[in-house]
Amino acid sequence: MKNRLKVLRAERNWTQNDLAQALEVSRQTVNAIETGKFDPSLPLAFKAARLFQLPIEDIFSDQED
Amino acid sequence: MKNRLKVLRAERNWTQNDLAQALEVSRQTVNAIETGKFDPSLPLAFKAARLFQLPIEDIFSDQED
DNA sequence: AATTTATGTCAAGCACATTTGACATAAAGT
DNA sequence: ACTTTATGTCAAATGTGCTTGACATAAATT
Repeated sequence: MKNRLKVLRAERNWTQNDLAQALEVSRQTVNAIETGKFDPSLPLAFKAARLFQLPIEDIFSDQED
Repeated sequence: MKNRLKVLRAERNWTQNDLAQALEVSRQTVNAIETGKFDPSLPLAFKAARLFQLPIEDIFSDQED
């Protein structure tokens, strides 16, 4: 599962910690998702989609990286 | 998390078992998701989206039912 | 040069997604 | 009436999402 979180953060000049707080998860969770350690749950993906006002498919993509 | 799996199945006259095989998960998993026992993983949501050729948001919605 | 900030990573633990195998029930088919 | 099919549900096991706390390192700040 690839994702554009790092880019979306960079566009907003947000740290992993900023994003973690916005998503109400831990910094380690954001880091683990960004670095491909695991996939977010569907509810967390929805939360990110709402936050960035993008479809889930525009943030996450189903292919390996 | 609400979802339209039951309707999408019905439109195609598919059983839970049919859907489970198409998604490569167990029948119990499909049943549990349909009956709201738990949310699918993000990869499984992507698989359903691909199967039905719909955006994830058109199959699952982030509100409780 | 010393301190703070951002990122990456590890380990232990809890919660939840998914499995298999089983059983119950209602509806449909024979 | 009997059998099969579809659905719902349970229990135990396994894997993964997510937590906190901790430590390391590199970059930025002072």
